[in-house]
Amino acid sequence: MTDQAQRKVKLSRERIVDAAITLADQSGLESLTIRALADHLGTRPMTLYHHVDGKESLLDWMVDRVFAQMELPSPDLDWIDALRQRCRSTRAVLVEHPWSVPLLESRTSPGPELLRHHEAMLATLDRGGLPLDRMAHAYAVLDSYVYGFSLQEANLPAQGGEQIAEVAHEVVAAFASGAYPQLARLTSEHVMRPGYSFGSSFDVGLEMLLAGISARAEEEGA
Amino acid sequence: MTDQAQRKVKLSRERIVDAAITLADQSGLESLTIRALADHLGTRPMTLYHHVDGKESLLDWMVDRVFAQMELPSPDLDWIDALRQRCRSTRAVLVEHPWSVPLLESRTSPGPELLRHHEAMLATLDRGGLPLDRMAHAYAVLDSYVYGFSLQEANLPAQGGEQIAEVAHEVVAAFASGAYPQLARLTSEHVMRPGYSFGSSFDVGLEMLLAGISARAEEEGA
DNA sequence: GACTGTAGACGTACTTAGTACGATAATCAA
DNA sequence: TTGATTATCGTACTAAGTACGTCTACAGTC
Repeated sequence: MTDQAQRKVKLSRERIVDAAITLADQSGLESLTIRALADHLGTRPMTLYHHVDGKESLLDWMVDRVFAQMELPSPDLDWIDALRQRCRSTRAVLVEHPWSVPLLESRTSPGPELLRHHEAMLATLDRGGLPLDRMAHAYAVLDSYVYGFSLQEANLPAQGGEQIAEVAHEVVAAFASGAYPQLARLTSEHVMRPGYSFGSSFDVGLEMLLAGISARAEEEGA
Repeated sequence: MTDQAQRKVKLSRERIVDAAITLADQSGLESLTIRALADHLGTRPMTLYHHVDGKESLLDWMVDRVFAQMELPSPDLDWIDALRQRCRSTRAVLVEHPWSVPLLESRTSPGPELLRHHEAMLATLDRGGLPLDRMAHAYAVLDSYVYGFSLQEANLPAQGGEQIAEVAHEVVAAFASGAYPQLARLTSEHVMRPGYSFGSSFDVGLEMLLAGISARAEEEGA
């Protein structure tokens, strides 16, 4: 017992999924291989197959773990505020795990955490008094926006301001031809400016959607 | 010349990209392999490498071809109408090529068609009188929504009404436990109804965003 | 304390997929 | 014709997922 406890902490599905997420965060999904994962855990590839069904299943678990990190809409807030808070939290989590966004929707089997989120979101929309059809619309619309924004944000050339300026510089040079005047203008006069942040657009769109959703709820109530 | 024209139509990058898109549309990205593509074209794998740099580059070309299929915002329409038309067209094209959505943003090198789209969109927003920062917001917000919606729509279990009802049925049964009352209600009383279509939510959200964008433009003009 | 069953760990090897390399065939210019 | 350029393709290497069977360590029984 002592011997084994010293060397390795005992493998488990949870530990494997955690390690996989760490690896994906660090070096991207494409470098998450079963062999690399085994190395990282100090074990051999085939050992992992005793805890996880296969790589596809591992990806499912990883996605579910990401959902677990998002805040559920709080029942204590006004329903619109609760929606805003959960959407912001969702985006924040997705951007921290950029690899997860394309996976979110392509996984066929919904995990328990995903179901909890759906349920909580629907309950919040219900609190706002939305009938079923508007509930469905509102949820589809909000999630589309949050996923889409995160998808774009997660794939920006670089997070650090330096590299982004570098890339932008190339783009500007390439556009000096004059074929893309608007792009050139936007890049040089806006994107390359010190304070620029793509993420700042998130709230803008979110408020538009929330305004639309609450306006429709009031119509209903009237 | 006659001999060769009979047997095979002469390989070209264009033909290869077209075939790749056809294959991906039919059986999904994961079954698009270099070997399968070569078979489909009646040639050998390595032949393709004389027209395409490698698989990654092939994916880039495929994405650019998808962009080429989308309508640009028409300069003849009112700017808001032009935005609406181009967003609808974008969604329609993306849903026809479900494999493309996760790729759109992950491709690092923007193709010529993508640049044309960006340029045309920015020009349209400029027509609306938006200053640079609002232009950037508006574009980011619209594209996020369109991509996100398409991402969700492209990954629905099935397009045909039959299979969707089948899946929904399982879900309802699984939720009979009572752990997910809202989900159960939404599924059984709304999603499973005959006329239901996820896609119908698209215009709802799009109008919210367009309303928000044009309202902000008017503020500016005032 | 020896015996045995079970679960976890792992070595080996098969399969699929991308693609480097070099040889061969086809096209075209001079 | 001839040389050069271009296209085609056969072979083989590498990376990655994973099936199969073995081995080890510990649990519980006699």
